[in-house]
Amino acid sequence: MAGITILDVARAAGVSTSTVSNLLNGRTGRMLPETRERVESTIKELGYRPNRAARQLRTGKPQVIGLVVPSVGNPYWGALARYLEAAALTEGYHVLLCNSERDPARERQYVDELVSDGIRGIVLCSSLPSLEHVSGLLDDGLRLVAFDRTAQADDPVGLVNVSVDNAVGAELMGEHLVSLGHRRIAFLSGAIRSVNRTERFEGFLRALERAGIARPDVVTWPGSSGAEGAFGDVEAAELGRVAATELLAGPNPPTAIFAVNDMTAIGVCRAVRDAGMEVGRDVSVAGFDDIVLAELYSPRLTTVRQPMKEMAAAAFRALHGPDEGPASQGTSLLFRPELVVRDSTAAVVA
Amino acid sequence: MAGITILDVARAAGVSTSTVSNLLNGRTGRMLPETRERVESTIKELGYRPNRAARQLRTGKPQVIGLVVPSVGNPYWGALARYLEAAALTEGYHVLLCNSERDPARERQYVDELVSDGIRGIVLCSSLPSLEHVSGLLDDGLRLVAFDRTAQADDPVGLVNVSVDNAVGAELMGEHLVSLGHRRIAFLSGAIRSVNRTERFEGFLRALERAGIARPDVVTWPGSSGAEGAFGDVEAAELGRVAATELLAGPNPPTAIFAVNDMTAIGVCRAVRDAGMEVGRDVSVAGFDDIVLAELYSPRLTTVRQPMKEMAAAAFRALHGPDEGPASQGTSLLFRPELVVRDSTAAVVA
DNA sequence: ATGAAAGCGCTAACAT
DNA sequence: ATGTTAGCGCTTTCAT
Repeated sequence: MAGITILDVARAAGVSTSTVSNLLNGRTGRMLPETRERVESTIKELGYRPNRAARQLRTGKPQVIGLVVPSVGNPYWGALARYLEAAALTEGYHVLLCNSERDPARERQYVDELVSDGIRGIVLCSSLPSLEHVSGLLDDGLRLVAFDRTAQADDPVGLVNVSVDNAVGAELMGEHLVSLGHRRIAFLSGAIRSVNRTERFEGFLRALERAGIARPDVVTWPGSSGAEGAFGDVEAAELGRVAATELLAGPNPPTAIFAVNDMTAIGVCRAVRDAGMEVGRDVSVAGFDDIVLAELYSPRLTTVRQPMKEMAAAAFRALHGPDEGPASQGTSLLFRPELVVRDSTAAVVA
Repeated sequence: MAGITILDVARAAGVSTSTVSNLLNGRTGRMLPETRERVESTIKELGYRPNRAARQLRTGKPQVIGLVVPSVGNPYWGALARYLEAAALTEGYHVLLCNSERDPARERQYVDELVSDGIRGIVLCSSLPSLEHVSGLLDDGLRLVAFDRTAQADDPVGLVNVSVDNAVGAELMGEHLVSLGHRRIAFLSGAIRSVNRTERFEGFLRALERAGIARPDVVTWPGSSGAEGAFGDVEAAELGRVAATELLAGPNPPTAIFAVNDMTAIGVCRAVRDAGMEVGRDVSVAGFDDIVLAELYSPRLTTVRQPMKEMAAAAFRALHGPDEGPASQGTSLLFRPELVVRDSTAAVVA
């Protein structure tokens, strides 16, 4: 099974460990084709597999990347984890999973820990607006990718941001809603604090402005209560429900509601039904993200898809690829969102 | 930052590396309290953290466990991953994430790879009925936990199975449905091949028999088509939809449908609506698992909850705890399921 | 109670 | 083209 070392291989093939090591590390030019073949077949025969710990100890670089997410229990992060792992696998890398549970202290501790374990590449899905606390590590040679976040002015140098183009995505949805004849459209979100949400809101406004819809007709719900604290899956839906209920009971209710993400949209759907109306027919509801649930929900949710697989692959490449010098500093990688029209939005009825 | 070694600590504290190492490994009895304190404060001061690679190289035991799941994109496995990681963290262990994508070859390869990386504990969520292919590894000292699976006759010795008590869970649901006045209840599942499904089906039958309901009244849908191949989230729902449509259009349709899991139940709900009926009022629908979605769906799904957090903690304990000798051989750890009544089931109308 | 020293398996100079 | 060898940071006998 295990227990076969590079020395065993070297002996069996009648060469030195260096030769085996050279072969293992792609320095094949340094040996006779004949030698190479012999060693290769010996490796296969013996079922030899290099010991990662030893390799890491020697090189300082483990074949592992770290992934820090709020919680893989959330399907959005689960999808990222899945695709990132798949991408890493193609290069023989493994993924160490860390759930921050949206606890900043825990998030920081995880990063520190990963670094001191020698890990040189981390995908961080931070709930913190500023990433200053990791800038020191970046100077130290750590490769850091911030996922689902776009670059900020005070970002540490060397940070790569991977995200969908939130503004464009929201704009697409705005256009869709407008083209359906909607004029009173609410943008529903918790407090628009995070970068993502701001971008989505602005993209949405852009679409409305282009359509000549006066800004006052746009309703936002800034989240009056402090109910946003925990911010888990269920909480996001609950927020959507409460806010939409309020909105719908108001004096001049919207004909369409664009929620900042799918979970919130699901809460909105419930509120619509609770108010005795039907989603799609009476009120259109749209989300953002296209989590698995969006397709499964009833009605199937119109939303904006993030190309998760491609984004995850890009995140891995940013960690693993060659250092691209200044170009890779403070960069954002924005991905093209896709409008997915399903059953929760429909033409406005006159 | 990093780069601080045990030697740095030893020098700074004026002791030898052995003493530091002894302290690190809990052999505190071997030194003067005074020495101990000095070393401890030095460690803190320097921000020293032992290098895992070196430790592993020396001991052969990494502080890492492996988790092999079909896909963390699936919220059920996502939840397991989350809780397992939390449990591991309490003992300073990390979790290496592997997505088998339900590919047996890939599953096997992952396990082999983890083992040859020196990992000694793996939680395996296999899609394979038999675990023979890993029995060799078990003899070799690997600790293996099979999750969501109960013991089989041909199980390799040393395997620990962690699972909810499927039979009891299904029995609870059966009782619930019967108590609501339902007499024609369908058990809806794909082909009942896996152990889990068999158990759920049998538990369900038990409840019906106790209530004196003739077995012929139970309808099962064995999955006539080969549509079950991929078996992803969406596919499970689709299966529920297709099967329920067929069932509802039949000569003597059931008043309640118990789906083998929540995803399938969601598909059933759609079929009910498509047939112009209302879930809960016209037809009761129940699921199994209590994934996040169950609570969020509309109507909120009545289901059987698996105590994921506890199950994950137990799985970790089985990997990490002391070897309990013969008692830990071929054992199953069955957890108590909990009936969660929500809105998708209601009393039958006469 | 503490220290000295021998490796764990591997890589990468540096020889030859 | 291939071999020799010095560690990477740590744990653990075995001395003292």
